[in-house]
Amino acid sequence: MSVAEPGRFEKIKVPSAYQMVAEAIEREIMAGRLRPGDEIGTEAELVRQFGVNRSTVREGIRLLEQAGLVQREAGRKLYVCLPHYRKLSDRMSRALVLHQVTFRELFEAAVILELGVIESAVDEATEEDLAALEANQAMAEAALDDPVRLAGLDTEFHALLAKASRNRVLELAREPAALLFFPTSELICRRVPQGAGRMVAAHRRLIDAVAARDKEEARLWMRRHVVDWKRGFERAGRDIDEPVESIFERLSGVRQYAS
Amino acid sequence: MSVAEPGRFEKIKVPSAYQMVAEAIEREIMAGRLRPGDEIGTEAELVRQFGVNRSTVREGIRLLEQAGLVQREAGRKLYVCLPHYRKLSDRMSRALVLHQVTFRELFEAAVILELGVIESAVDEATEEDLAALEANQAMAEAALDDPVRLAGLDTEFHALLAKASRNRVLELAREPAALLFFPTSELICRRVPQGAGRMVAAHRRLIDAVAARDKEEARLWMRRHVVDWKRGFERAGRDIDEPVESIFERLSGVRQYAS
DNA sequence: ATGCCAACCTTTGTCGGACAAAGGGACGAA
DNA sequence: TTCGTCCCTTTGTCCGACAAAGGTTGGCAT
Repeated sequence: MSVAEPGRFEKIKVPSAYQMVAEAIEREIMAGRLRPGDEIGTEAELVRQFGVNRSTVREGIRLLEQAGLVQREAGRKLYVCLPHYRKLSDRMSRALVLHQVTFRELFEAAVILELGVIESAVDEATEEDLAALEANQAMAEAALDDPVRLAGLDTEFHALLAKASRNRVLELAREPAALLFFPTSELICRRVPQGAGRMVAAHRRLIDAVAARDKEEARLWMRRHVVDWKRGFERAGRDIDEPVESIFERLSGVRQYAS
Repeated sequence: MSVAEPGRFEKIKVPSAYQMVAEAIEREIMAGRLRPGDEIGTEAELVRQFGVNRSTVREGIRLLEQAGLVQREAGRKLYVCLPHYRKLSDRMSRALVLHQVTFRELFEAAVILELGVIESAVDEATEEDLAALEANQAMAEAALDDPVRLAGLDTEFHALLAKASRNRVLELAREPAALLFFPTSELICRRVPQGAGRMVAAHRRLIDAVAARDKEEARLWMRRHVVDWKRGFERAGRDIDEPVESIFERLSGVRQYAS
């Protein structure tokens, strides 16, 4: 059988009933006729409307559930919801791991994305954003000898910056890489003595630069901060060209708390 | 009922059987014990192993199917597969639409992401990449008066560039925005007389710059190219601060061909 | 009348079984 | 060898059923 025969015709696909159920509901949502927060009917109701069996309806609902388009209130009513970034980013991160991307790819993408973020953040950050960053910084300074907590705070720091950029496209674009990238600072803080101090110092400069609306200073320190990660990573004895799978075991543990 | 009571304990959640089935299989995949291409057993086999009903197994499989972790060969055997970027990006794009991101967010993210892409592409592009870009360019030059086709080729052009960057993290990060951003060039080509010509001309310069490994030139023309989109968009009478939902109706049509 | 409790009803999650359709393999005929 | 046919397996769908948990309602005590 030819897997990808370059022929005249596209491969024909017959959608099954449960897929059509899911697609029908999805269309309603995407077209705005079902809005986030609206209830979708009970299963019995959907059975009546679609004229298929409940099992079929349920399989369709599972697709939407995994897509993050619908949610159940504690085993109860089914209603439409906005797919949450975190869940989507999670999936993306997993895909990156499965595709065996290297830390080098992660690093180079982080340089680009975080520089973009900081630039927007300098323009757009509000007082609330700065307050949140300061709170994060205070906690980090109090946790200099706790690599696990520090890595979590580092991840959060950059997520807060992304939020401060007021650009949700950028925020979403950076998140999958960030979920794999920043948690590795745990490793660095653990293995490189001055790692934690350098990290917190860089964060301090970044907050100050954002507060002062100084774009050049912000770019400078963000670049230093990310490049510092690379040096720390190598000094911790890791090869930047290795795939990220190894880190993932711990991440999956972390993720369980988050979900 | 307190929806988000800030208490001592996390909300307890009892995973249902079908979720546990999905998670069990997902763990096998993420841990590498099931590799892409491997077959998962038949439903009957999973029923035996998990000790649950077939309906339950099937609902679990639907979750994995939607996550892109497993696939069915034309209604037949179930096997593990690498989640395809396109499908994930699709979901992300949908989420962006539902969150009503604006064209401005899209535009600003595109500047950052495409500049990052072109920079890596200049360093990393192979002869094959350049050949693919040239082929795209040839088709575009032959379709100057076909906005729909031209928009598709524009989208593909930038996807090829992203591939040429040899950075899959970056490639994945830019795709969701790209799927919403570049198809709008159809609108521009249709409403702005010189739009198509300027687009193709910019692509020409970009290919040449990549071939010449001239990073400055490449950055220059990419910036012009994206800023040109903005001018065209405004000249076509659209407001850059409007949310992207409107464009999505057509996109969902396009997407059906691609999937 | 008001507040509380118990008996209902509804809905989901799970189970068991059933059958048509389609893929795949074995087997025999040309 | 090649081809068609029959049979087995597997999936997609359907039907019916039941326990558990949330919600509702009506009655009862105050």
